[in-house]
Amino acid sequence: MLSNSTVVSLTDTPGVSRYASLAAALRTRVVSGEWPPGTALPAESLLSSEHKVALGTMRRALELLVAEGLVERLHGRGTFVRQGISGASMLRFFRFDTGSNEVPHSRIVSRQRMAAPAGVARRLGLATGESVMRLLRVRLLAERPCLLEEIWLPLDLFGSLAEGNTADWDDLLYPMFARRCGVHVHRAVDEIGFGVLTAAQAGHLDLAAGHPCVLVQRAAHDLSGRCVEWRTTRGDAHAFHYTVTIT
Amino acid sequence: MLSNSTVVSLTDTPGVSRYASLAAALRTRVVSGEWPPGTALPAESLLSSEHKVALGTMRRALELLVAEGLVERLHGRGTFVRQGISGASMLRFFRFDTGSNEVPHSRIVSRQRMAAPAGVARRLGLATGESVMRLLRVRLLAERPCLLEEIWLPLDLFGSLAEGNTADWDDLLYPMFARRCGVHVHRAVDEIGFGVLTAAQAGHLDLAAGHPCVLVQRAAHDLSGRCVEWRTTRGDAHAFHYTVTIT
DNA sequence: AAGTGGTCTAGACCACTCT
DNA sequence: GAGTGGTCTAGACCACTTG
Repeated sequence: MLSNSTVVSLTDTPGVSRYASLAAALRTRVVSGEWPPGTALPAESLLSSEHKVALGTMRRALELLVAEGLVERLHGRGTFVRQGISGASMLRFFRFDTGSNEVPHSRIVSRQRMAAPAGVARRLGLATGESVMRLLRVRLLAERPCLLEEIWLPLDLFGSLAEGNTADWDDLLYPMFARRCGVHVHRAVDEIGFGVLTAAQAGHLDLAAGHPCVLVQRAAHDLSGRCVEWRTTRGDAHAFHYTVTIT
Repeated sequence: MLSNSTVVSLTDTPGVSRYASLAAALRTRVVSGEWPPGTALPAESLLSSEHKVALGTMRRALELLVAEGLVERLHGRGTFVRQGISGASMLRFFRFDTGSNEVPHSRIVSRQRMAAPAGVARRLGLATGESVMRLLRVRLLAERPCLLEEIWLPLDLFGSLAEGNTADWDDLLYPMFARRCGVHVHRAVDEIGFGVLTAAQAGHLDLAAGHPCVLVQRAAHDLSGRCVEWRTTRGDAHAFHYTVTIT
């Protein structure tokens, strides 16, 4: 019998399954932009032959990327890098009695360019003093204000939004970020807490100063994991509701 | 060539994959109690030969049950029906500044046997007027009350808890439910909202009447999907916090 | 009809756990 | 060492989408 009757790839890592290594390799190529969001990866049969693994092993790797939310597979069509989060997701924390599931209208109250305060810089992974854009935004359902948002964006990514009329902006920011700035929001972490409105905040929401509110602090990240947005959303605490299932 | 070179099981259902059918069959047997919580299922090799399918197909079926949280697989040990939820899960909605992650102490304030009010009967899937047990319970961290709970239990399942000293009860109810009543809480749906404490409620929590609170309304279900507990938990809104990640 | 992902098979071998 | 689940292979065939 030959000394190498079973040939093992030279790059096999002990303790790590082959499909996990393959997934990591593909993940790197996706994040690097080799296949931009919305485009298709090569067919699994191609990928498996290129990497000299069985088809089932490559499928295993792709399933990992699907579970991560990095790609999605469509029967008969292909494997696609996922587009960013669509939006309107803030509303899943609130129930405003306004009938349907319409997307709330957006009104940009103010737009400022400034040096990043320490807290904001830390959240966005910038050095203190780097340029950021601060947006104040009210969201309305049936003409009534329901949410107040303070949004911080790093200017190096969103410079193109610093000019022009904010009245022309879309109601949903994330699709606009993708279209106008090439920034795809892929993951967001929402931290929910409770607070009380200041007089200024309350004024934007047609509520009284000191009114109880729910705070949602969001860090939004792109494919590479960079934090591309830091946002604080406030809404009437009485409108708050959220459902969690545990097993 | 013979007319039936490829033999297909007579019970194959069109439009449903074989592994999905197998999973459904196994799910039924688990829910029926054939393999009680904590016990092991037959080995995958046994199951696959018994059902006359390839091992990989049976593994696919078992993976579905794992994803549902019905069973868990331990490398080298076997496939086990999951025990119920352990408990202390209410605390993931609150952050009380009391250092560590200790389990809060439990104090049963009152225990009543009564006919189910309409709302409770509906949630528990009972007819109005069936017997239930109502518990009022305070949970304490470092001797300080932090959560107030109103708990409704169907008496047909929990009759054994109607007698005896509640001071002897465990701090965690669900393991006690399993041990003393054979009821395993397998899934719970928590609905979070905002409210204000009544004077009576506030008294139990060392807070003032009218203090803002977070309400968690929980429906807890056993393996078969029956609702075995309806609970409303109240805690200081200022201690509320929760994190959600979306992709 | 060609190309994609989805299902299924029948093996081999590896890694872990328990006695 | 025996028994369990985990990985991997090399195929076959099916179901879906698009030109």
